[in-house]
Amino acid sequence: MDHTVLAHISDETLKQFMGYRVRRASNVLQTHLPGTLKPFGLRMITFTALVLIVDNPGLSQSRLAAAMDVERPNLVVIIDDLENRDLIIRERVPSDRRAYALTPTLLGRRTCEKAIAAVKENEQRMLQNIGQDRITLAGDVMSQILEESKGG
Amino acid sequence: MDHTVLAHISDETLKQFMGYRVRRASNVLQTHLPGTLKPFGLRMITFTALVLIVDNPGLSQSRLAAAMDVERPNLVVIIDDLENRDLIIRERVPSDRRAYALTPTLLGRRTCEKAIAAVKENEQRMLQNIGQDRITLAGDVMSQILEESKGG
DNA sequence: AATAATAGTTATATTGTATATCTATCTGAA
DNA sequence: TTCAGATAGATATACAATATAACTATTATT
Repeated sequence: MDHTVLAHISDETLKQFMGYRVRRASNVLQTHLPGTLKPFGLRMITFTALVLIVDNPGLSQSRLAAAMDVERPNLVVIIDDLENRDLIIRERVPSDRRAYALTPTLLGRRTCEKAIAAVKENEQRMLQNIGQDRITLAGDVMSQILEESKGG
Repeated sequence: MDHTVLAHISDETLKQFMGYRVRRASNVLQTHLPGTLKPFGLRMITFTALVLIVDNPGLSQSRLAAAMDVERPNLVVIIDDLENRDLIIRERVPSDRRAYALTPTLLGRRTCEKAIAAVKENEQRMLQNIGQDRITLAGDVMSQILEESKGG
C-alpha cells in the first residue's frame, strides 16, 4: 500500500480545449462497453451497425458505412460478423443487383433489444451522480456540435 | 451534381446514449487537429505530451504516461519524437537514476505556445455558432464525467 | 455500344494500442 | 548486508482500428 501523496499533474492548459474534455469523457463512457456487449457476442462497432440496421431495415452497406463514418471495405467484415451470427441477412436488391439490403433476423432484433438494455443500464450507472438536466443539456450541445459540422 | 433526396437514416436509438453523442462530437472536434498541428511538426499525441511537459516540467515518463492514459512502451516513441525535434530534453534524476526528468527546451515552450494558439483558434471556429454559456456548461459536465470515473 | 460511376469485395498499408520481456536501479524485509 | 520484489525506461512484438488501391459485377450516361 502506497500512502505517498503524489504530486498533482496539472492539465489546466489542456482543459481549456473542449476537444480535450470531450475526448476524455468519451473514453470514460466507453470503458465498460466491450465487457457489457461481450455476452451478446457484440463489439462496439457491430453493436452500432446492428442498431442502425434494426432501425433502418433494408438499407445498403454503402449507406450504412456513410452513416457510421466507416470506410466501405471496413464495413464488409462488420457485416460478415453480424451475418455469421445470424443477426442479420444480406438480400440482393432486385432493382439494383449490385447492392445488398441489410435486414435484421428475429434473433438480431431480440439480441439488439437486450444489448440496448444492457448498455443503457451501464450508462445510467456511470452517470448516476450527475443531474439529468445537466446530462440532457450536454447531450444537446454534443448533437449540436455534430450538426454544425454537417451544415457548415 | 446529385439532386436526389436520399432517404434519411435514423440514429434515434443510438442518440439516447450519451456515449454515442459524446463520441461523435469528439470525432468532429478532432477532425482538423492533425492539419492544424502539422505546421508545428506535432501530432495530437505529441502535442498533448508537450503541453503537459511545459505545464509540469521535470515530470517522469511514467507519470506522464499515467496522466495521458498511455502505456509506457508507447510513450517512449512519443518522447523520442519530441526529443529528436529538440522540443524537450531527458535528464537523469540524481535521486533516482532509473527515471528521466522531462523538461521543455526554449524552442519547445515557444512551439507549444504557438500550437496552443492555433488549436484554440481552430476550436473557436468550430464552436462559433454555439452559445458560450452552453459550451461552458457542457464542458463542465464532460469534466464531471471524468472526475466521477476516478472518484467512484 | 462505349464510357463512366457505383456496390461490394479483396488485399494491403498504416496507425494506434496492448503485452511480454529485458536491463538498470531502487526499496524493503530477513 | 544481502537478497527478493518492485519500478523506470526500453525493445520487440502482437493485435486492433482505420485507410488506400485495385478488382468484379452491375448500373447509369453519352
